[in-house]
Amino acid sequence: MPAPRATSRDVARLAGVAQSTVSYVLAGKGSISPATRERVLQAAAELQYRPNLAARAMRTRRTGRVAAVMGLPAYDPAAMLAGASAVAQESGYAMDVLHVDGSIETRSERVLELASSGQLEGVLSFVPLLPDVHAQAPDDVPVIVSETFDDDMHAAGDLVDASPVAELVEHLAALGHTRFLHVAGPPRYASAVARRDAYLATVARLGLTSLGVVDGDWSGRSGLEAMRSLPDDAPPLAVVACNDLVAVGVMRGAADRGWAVPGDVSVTGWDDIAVSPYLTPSLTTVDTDRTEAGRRAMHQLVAALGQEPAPHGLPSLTTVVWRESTAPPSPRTARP
Amino acid sequence: MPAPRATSRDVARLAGVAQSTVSYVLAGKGSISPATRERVLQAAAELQYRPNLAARAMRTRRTGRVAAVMGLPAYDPAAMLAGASAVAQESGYAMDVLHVDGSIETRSERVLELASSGQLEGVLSFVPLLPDVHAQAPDDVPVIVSETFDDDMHAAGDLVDASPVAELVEHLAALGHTRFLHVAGPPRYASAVARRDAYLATVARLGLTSLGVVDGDWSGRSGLEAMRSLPDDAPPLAVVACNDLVAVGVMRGAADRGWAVPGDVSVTGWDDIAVSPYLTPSLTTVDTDRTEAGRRAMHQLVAALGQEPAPHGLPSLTTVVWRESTAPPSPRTARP
DNA sequence: ATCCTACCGTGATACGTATCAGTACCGATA
DNA sequence: TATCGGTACTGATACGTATCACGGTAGGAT
Repeated sequence: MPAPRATSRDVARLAGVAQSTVSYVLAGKGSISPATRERVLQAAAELQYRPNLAARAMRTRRTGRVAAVMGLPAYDPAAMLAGASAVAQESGYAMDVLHVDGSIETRSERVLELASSGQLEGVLSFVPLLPDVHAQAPDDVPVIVSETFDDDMHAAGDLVDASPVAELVEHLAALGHTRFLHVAGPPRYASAVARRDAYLATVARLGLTSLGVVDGDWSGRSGLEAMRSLPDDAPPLAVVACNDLVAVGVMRGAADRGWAVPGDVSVTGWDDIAVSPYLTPSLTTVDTDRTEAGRRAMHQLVAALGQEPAPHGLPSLTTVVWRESTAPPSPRTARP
Repeated sequence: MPAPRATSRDVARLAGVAQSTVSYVLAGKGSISPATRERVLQAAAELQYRPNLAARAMRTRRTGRVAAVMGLPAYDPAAMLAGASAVAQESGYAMDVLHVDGSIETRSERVLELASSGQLEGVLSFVPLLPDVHAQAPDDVPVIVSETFDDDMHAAGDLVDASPVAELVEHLAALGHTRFLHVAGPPRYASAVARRDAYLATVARLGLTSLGVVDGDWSGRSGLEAMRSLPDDAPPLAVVACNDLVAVGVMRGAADRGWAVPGDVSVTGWDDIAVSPYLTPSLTTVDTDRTEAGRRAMHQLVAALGQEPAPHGLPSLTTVVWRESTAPPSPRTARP
């Protein structure tokens, strides 16, 4: 028995009023006597009436819905979504999350479709998209891309702020480190590129020795293999890994070669994943406030929806957390 | 310049045909000559026409959209969503993910709203909901709850299959362990309850000694504190942690007390999180195929949408992965 | 020449809602 | 009494699409 959903007309019939009256009552607009209001509400409750949002959207051309687009693997996407969702709700929007994958072209096409579907008032993408989606999307449907590259292929946005890399390297240098290694992430991630650039810039600025930049893929294996590839006389060494997972691989790789962490090799990560404080040794890393990053991204979208200017010059969301995996190089492995 | 979106009527005008013809062309139905088809497609491209899905939904009463509901923190939700999303797409549905939080009542109410909104054809929830949402939701909008309790408060579903606990305990016993400890998760998670029950049942069945079940919250801290709470003569010991994060806390707690892992304390986790193979020692754990679990859950929903019976009796998705953190108890700590 | 078939295409309509314009009523004011 | 203003409600309409029920045309067969 496929019970048809009750419409506002059904409610009107039951309450003995016009359909338009039901609409006014439920919207809280117009002038309605308390008596009829009561009758209508009761009828609505009895029929379990729920407005058909598709019809409402068509009529008002306002859906009250925005989308957050996810896709590429990332650390703790749920936190970012929670932040974004909260802001959306504060601003009166329902947010739903769309999972897209495939190439950047596929993703962009899909997002474009969504933006033009009349179902969404705005789109917030946490995955990179082609630059021309902004132009192709309807003028009244803003598309915000959170982690992206700017015109000069520099990374832009809260999520790609790599300034803590400088702090890491400086502090390690102050501890006595002179020899460094970076294990990078895939270059299609703006954040990976930003960290790599910051590493190279800081090492050069301080006149330190870089044993190189190893290309990786965010995985523990890439950290492990980076250590395997080093010559036996690599230590003392400070390894700046692009994230915590890689850092764990680095620590394991060091252990396998008989190098003590942090005595022979100091290691830093990025993300402050849940296990990092409990590792042996606990991992020095960079805490990023993903929830706040999500909030900010959605604020941008909401600002665009309201034709307001986006906030600017907010403080960084990253904090370096110093733990046991970083220490002065042990004298025993000191080089001449 | 808020350019209004082009409608099918605009396309029709430009192509010199009726609106209905445009509709037929785009749907690939009806009989349309190649010439007009071409004209229409060209006009559509020129105007960058995209169908208004809200209007289409209202007309067809089919939205082609289903929702996946997330909320409580879980390990790697993205993998589950990817699996679910893939199945949805195969079946011709677009899936969007809704992030709900709050109490179970709040969540249920929100899901109910969504199910009745006319925007969705089905709902797949990965968070527990009140049992009566099924009854309250419209008859033609199935609501599937993936991780849940059955009528007897037993956990049900792929995601809560706790049978590997028996395998863990049996194998540890075969290694020579007789003293066990379980660090459990919060009882509002069906999966936590299932693992706890399986632990207690297996220990009892094999006549082993359980030092107890420590209540935890999935966190590294709860593992750490479980170890702190033990008497000095606890080892040799086998700790079955409810997940990898807790297991890492356990390993750190053991190290802090001078207990060797696995010599004095063997440890097992659950989830096979990305860092587990690279820890020192690497962690014995249970790999759960989250992607396949997501696929299966969505299959259930799709089956319900097509009035088909759900598949039944599928093989388990879990695999025990034996690594370095489990070994025979060291003779040095053997008890009389 | 007439009829039958396909083939191609059109006009009209309904989906469920929000809102504009209008009407009926009632009390108050001039 | 006539006029006004306000309240409480109704009827009609439009949003953009899909689809039903037709109609016109061409071409072949009879």
